Amino acid sequence: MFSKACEYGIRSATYIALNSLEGRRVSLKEIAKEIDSPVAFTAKILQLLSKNNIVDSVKGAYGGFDINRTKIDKLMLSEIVNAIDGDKIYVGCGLGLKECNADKPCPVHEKFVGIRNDLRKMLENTSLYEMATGLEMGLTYLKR
Amino acid sequence: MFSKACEYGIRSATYIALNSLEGRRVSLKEIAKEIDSPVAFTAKILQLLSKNNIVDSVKGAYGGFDINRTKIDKLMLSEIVNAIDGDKIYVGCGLGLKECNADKPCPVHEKFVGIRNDLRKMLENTSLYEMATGLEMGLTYLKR
DNA sequence: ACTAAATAGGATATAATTGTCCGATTTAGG
DNA sequence: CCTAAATCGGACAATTATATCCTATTTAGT
Repeated sequence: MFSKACEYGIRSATYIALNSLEGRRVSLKEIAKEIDSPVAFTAKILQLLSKNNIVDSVKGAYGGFDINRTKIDKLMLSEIVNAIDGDKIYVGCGLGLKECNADKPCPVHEKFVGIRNDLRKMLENTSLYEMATGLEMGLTYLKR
Repeated sequence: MFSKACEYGIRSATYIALNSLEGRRVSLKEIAKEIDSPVAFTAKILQLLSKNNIVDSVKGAYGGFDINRTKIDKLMLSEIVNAIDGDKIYVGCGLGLKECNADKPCPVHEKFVGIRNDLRKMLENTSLYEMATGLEMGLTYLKR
């Protein structure tokens, strides 16, 4: 569904959000350990999220990553996915046709529209706050 | 969503089904041309579909690919997807966690279950016959 | 000023996917 | 029997995704 990069990105952002809610800034090392991802690759993804103003990064000693508290409620999964994988999940034909649309639909066009819309809505309506609080309450998990 | 291989596979099978319904066997060359895919790569995919008893292949002059007429109704997209991409679309966690399940769900587990189920049902309920007749009636398209 | 800890970013390595090429084999027809 | 047309299958090539490594820069604390 998503690329590995995107999976790590969502997991990273969720972990950062959880800790930002508790006032803690977290380091790359800690993030990678806690979400069980390759450190250097995760670094690249965090750079990307930082450039897209999804997370804030602080260099130097006691540096790390955090997310502005007021932002956590507003940040939706769709923005993270978009920053990393672009819009290819929602857009484009299920069978890979370049010019597939309602006028000249591929044989599964209509059926895909529904599923893709559900996915899009889900990502657009799920906030990092919701992700993080699920973790906080021990209802959900990020590892393994 | 699907791999390129899988996209070509579905388009190939659909084109073969359409022609089998009309009693014509079609060659690799024709298939690749009509579904707009790389010839040699498509050959590999057709080999795979043949080994999985999804299409029948006939070697030699006047050879090519076809699908048993009685099979066209029963062959579902899910079988093609499964032969090429396996079950990774339905199975496995949206965030890439190995041990994500209802007991220890990731933060989007429940939301993904619904979407994945819809996708699975759609693939399990869409027959090649349905794909092909949409083409036949000019309602849907396979090219571009 | 120095040091340690941290991110930034470029270069490189590895793996998976996508794609090509070519010789072997099969088969219908002349 | 020969030829042309076709699939089969193995080897290879190119591209993209994933992952690593190293150096530069920044920053807090001493």
